[in-house]
Amino acid sequence: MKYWLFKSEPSVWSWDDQVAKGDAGEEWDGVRNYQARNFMREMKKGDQGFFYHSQSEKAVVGIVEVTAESHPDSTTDDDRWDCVDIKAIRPMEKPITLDMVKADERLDEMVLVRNSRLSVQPVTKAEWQIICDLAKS
DNA sequence: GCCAACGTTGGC
DNA sequence: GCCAACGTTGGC
Repeated sequence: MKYWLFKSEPSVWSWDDQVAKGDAGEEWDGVRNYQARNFMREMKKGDQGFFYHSQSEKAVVGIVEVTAESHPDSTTDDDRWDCVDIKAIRPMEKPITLDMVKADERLDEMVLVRNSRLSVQPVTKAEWQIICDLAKS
């Protein structure tokens, strides 16, 4: 199983919106970036991901699970773009802010820090564990 | 609201 | 195939 990070502007699609969809989940559509799309194509059902709020909040707020592997993005006719479906699993015990990530030298290599503009990112198992631990401390 | 970083587009 | 121009993203 792999780990990922999904970034969204809360004013467009927030954690609360995702939770409201329940187990049915929702397409992670609208991605128009090849790198991000390629990561989504690698995702398998059951993979987990952090749900990150960009812009004003800048924090990991919840955990999601991939419920459907990549398929054509229904919001466009352009067949270059695929997306996966995800559902909310649980909120973080507390939000892990970008500041906290940057403050932890073990997370220096995170894509979130290295390439902040990428909207779908891989997360290593070690990074996943560190962030989950931070949320519980 | 600004600006740096980055990705994409299109002319050559 | 290169590169300048442009658009978008996201942190500050």
